[in-house]
Amino acid sequence: MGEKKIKKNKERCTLQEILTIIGGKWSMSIIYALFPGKRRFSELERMVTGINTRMLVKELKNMEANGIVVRKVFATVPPTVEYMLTDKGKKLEPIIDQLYQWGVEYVGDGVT
Amino acid sequence: MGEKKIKKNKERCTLQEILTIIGGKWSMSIIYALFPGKRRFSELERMVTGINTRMLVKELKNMEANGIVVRKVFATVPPTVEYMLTDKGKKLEPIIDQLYQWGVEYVGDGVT
DNA sequence: CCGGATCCGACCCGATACTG
DNA sequence: CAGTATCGGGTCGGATCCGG
Repeated sequence: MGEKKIKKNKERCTLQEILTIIGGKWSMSIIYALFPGKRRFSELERMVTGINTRMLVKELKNMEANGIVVRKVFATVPPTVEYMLTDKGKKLEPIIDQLYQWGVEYVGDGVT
Repeated sequence: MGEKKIKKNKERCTLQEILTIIGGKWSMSIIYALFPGKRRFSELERMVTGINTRMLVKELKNMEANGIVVRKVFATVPPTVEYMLTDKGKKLEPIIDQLYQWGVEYVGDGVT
């Protein structure tokens, strides 16, 4: 379990690899919801409109594995879990923001 | 054929919609290959490593429908087709570039 | 040279029900 | 509250053959 592929060559990185990390249907929306700060699981479930439990869990796990979010568990009587972005994840903020701005500017209309 | 849904409300634009446009496996790589200027079909097929004909055609059509690229046909004896980015498509350059830089910086390693 | 058409497997994603 | 388990459909993407 503590075994992960350790690759130290940073040179081989394709756009496709990046998209497998944050190109999913929900990834960016979740990251977006985490920009202001930490969120609980149920908060995210409410904020990311249309997502269901399974997908949220799956995406969060994936992001954790990719070092984009951190998961923090509190041993309270009703279980509490918080998620927040890592530095790596926070660096995506300007990018996602610009992407969103691009979309707002041109949506469904390409001929002026 | 000249009938498309005309939506004039620019306010409803989600990240998911944007990703359906440029979130495919090959979209960004193709756009990336088109940054320097216009390219012929076979050029793209060579530049975008791993793609096959069907996918390239499909993506290019999609991008054309979304106003990201323009298709120019020359009635030469061996058929010639050129593709180039529209202004809308060119605006993606800084975004894709930053995304790529992000990927280069952290690839497969999230714990510093 | 450029692309259409078809077949087909793989994976993504959604709904629901259940557990600690 | 925060997940896990299972089922099933729909879409994505790859190989290959065919046509202008």
